Amino acid sequence: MLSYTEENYLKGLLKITFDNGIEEVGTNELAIALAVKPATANDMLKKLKDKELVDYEKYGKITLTAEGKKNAIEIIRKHRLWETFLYEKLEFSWDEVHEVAEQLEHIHSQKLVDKLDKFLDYPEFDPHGDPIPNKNGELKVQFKKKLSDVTVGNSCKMVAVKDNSSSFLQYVVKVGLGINNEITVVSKQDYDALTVIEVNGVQSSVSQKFTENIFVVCKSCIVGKSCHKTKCEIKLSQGR
Amino acid sequence: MLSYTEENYLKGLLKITFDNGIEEVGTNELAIALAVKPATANDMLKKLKDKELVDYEKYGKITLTAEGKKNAIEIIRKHRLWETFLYEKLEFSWDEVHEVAEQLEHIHSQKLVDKLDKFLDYPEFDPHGDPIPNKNGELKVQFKKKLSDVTVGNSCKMVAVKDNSSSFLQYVVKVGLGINNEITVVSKQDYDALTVIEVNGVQSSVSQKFTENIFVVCKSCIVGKSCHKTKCEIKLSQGR
DNA sequence: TAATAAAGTTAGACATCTCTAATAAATAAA
DNA sequence: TTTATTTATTAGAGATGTCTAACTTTATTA
Repeated sequence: MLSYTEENYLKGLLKITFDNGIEEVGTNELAIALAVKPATANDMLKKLKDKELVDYEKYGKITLTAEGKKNAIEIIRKHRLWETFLYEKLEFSWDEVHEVAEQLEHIHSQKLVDKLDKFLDYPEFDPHGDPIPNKNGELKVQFKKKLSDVTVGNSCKMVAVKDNSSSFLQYVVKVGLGINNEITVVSKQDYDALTVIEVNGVQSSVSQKFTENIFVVCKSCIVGKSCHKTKCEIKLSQGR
Repeated sequence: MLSYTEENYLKGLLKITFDNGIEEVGTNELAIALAVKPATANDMLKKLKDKELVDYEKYGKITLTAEGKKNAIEIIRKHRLWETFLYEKLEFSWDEVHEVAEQLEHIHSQKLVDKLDKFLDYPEFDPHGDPIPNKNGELKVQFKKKLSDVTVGNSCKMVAVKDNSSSFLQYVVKVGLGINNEITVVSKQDYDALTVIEVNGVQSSVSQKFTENIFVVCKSCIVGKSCHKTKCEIKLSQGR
């Protein structure tokens, strides 16, 4: 049985590989993601290596073993199912679900996860647009790109967010945005990438930091073709 | 913020006072309830005293302070709400809910508790017949006595169980019993209190250990009068 | 009331997870 | 390629919650 902390390390590792698109993770990178010191992460790494949950050599990069990845996916599955439950059944708002799901994801009961999944009618995406792994660990992969990669004059549909902090999500709501909303990029400053977007007829100015945390798709992306400036990415979305 | 372990000690203390009908608890008694050694309980007691959650002097008895009791009731509230959720919404069976609720009761989120309470339509009793404290910590007190105190020839209604172990609850189901079922005491051996009960026309022999773990009421008890051998107890039911 | 039993406490130890401070290796830059 | 910077590791320590073994106090009973 994995401890609360071990589970968080495995989840953190998988999140980073989702974000980076590559399997290899560094110690500092992991420490930052978990808000601990590198020394602490290093200690835990030794422990996870002993348990054969990660592959790792001194001064080398970290990768999850098959067993470690299986565990990490299960935690992400639980997290996203709970987020969906809180949002759909308990009427939590979009920006409140993450924090509570961080706790609920560590409840140990296979039966609970399966029953919850059934109760929610086997959802494929959570309230933030991220795919929910099914019982076998498989998830729907979605073509997507960052809003910051959409060129001026083009429109797209928001499908997910990268940042799940309450402050960011509240900002997103304030701009009138939500999952499945259409966004048009009206203009963009060359100097600082300050962007004017239009949502439901309302225009707002948003920073580059903002546009880099919104994931979107364009029609052409859905069939796998390139759209606008860069092709929509095919990698898995980040965990959370 | 209380730790997982601190919460369990407070809950354990309140459970014992519910069971015994008196506020004072001993170190050994508490240790047994929490499945730790007396030395361990003793260490924790010092900590809880420092935090002013219990009143306690060396070699003396332990009592919860108002603050300690408030916390303990909140944990029991969460436990029983989660049991109700698992039973009513996720279709867990009677004997499966306790173990998972032991974990869920430690999730910290006032909003979650309140929303869950609303989602379940403010239930007053959990699947085992125990009262669920409301948001203000108040709970419905129910007159009740042990099945072992019902004399031969009398009938009563099952309202709760004292033991929540899976093995006991499965046994209860096997005998055809459940909350609100009517039970008739057909006969009882003087020597070992082996009792024959009738439920829905089916007779079963059950031991004294069994009859001491079933709580019942008789009509006369509901209006506060004595029934059969002993008066139904007015104390709060045990936590779990 | 003196001996015995039960209940409660203390000291010392261990596992887990964390930290700071110092050190070592790998990478980037001049 | 030598220096500087970033990244990673080790050593030592603290907090939490647990244990065993030895001891003390309180309660029981003969």
